[in-house]
Amino acid sequence: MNEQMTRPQADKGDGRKVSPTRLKVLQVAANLFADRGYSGVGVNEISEATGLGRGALYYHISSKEDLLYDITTAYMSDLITDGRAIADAETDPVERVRALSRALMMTISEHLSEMTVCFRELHALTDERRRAVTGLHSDYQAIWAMALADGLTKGVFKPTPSVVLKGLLGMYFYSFLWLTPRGPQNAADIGNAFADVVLNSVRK
Amino acid sequence: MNEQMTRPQADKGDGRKVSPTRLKVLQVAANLFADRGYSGVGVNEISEATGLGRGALYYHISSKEDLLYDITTAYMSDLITDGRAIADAETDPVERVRALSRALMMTISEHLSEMTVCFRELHALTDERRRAVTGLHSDYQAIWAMALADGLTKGVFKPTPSVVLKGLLGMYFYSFLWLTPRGPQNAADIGNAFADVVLNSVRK
DNA sequence: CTTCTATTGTACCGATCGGTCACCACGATA
DNA sequence: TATCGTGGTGACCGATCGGTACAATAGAAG
Repeated sequence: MNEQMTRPQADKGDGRKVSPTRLKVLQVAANLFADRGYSGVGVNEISEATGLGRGALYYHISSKEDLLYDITTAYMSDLITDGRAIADAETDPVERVRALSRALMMTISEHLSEMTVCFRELHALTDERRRAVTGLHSDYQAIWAMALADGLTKGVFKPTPSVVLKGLLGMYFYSFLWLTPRGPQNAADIGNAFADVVLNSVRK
Repeated sequence: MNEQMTRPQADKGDGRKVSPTRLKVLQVAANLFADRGYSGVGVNEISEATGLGRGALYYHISSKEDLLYDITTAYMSDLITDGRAIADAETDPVERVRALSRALMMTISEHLSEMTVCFRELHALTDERRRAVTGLHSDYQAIWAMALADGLTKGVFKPTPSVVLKGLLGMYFYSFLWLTPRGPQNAADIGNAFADVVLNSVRK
């Protein structure tokens, strides 16, 4: 679906063949974008923060928007992958919701800058790529929707309107604004607390 | 405390008279900022969209950031004013939460562009003004916190961790991303649905 | 008719925007 | 030695950035 167009010959065969320099650029750019917004950060700033000159920077990236796209998709894809693994592994609907909740909060907490960009800078992407990212968001929401539907068929949950699911996910997504990354343990606690909120609303 | 600047129209006991041209500029700018982000919109674009030349535009505003500040504070101040009125008028904790919920969703829905900017473009403000706006957010959260505390003392609610309240408010705030002003459900319906979510989590 | 104030258009400022360019340093291989 | 691929430099491009200067316009008052 989402082809990672890195550089000419970079990572076609092996999946983890992204140059460490590019990785560093992605991290630095994510921090800057999270701080001042995509349009508020110039390539000059990224150049200085990474210690690379303009030319060297553009050797590792193809465009500034390319950078944004990679940042917004990286951990959202992970979220989907992990979410599907949880859905496959956990059969109890209640425990599945709890696991999804913890995983979501921990990912947001551990990659706060990237998730901030992912949730807040969608508008800066051009049409095609924005549609790709919103597609990822839909895919992730579908994982939760299926978890709730499973609980419904098993008689544990009551029907949940999609607007309520959107709201509940917004509860997680909006946390980038007030969350302070203190560690995964803290994030897990919040995940558990939010899971209670969800379960209180979807349980029979 | 935070009401020194101009607010759209003088229907709320605001003595200041705002020129209709400035009002138009604020509306147009809010739409543009919501669409492409504060830093992504140039004053040239605002100039063209309003039909005013650069000089004429700067006769009505003092700076681009001034515009952003007014947009972010206008309806957040209204939210606080209305919220306090609701808190004073409604003594039943459950009904107070429902009223707050409906009012919040209706304000977000009716002024979607402005609220989008308010929730998403905070980082573009300079320190002093950003602190002022985050202060407004805190003030608004305090209104909800007092509503929950009131329900607690009346024996209707159980204690609610502040992190849960932040999450529940995020459920509302994040809705700017998927809300459609003329969507299948009206804002009051969504407000009621969200109120149920809140009440399911705070009720004894 | 002046004279004033309120509003507007246009040319312009220095700075910065995203992106490209020719050129270069260096290790590996032949 | 010569060649090549990888990674890097820094000047440079046209366009646009937020903001200013200033003359021109209009309408009401005198």
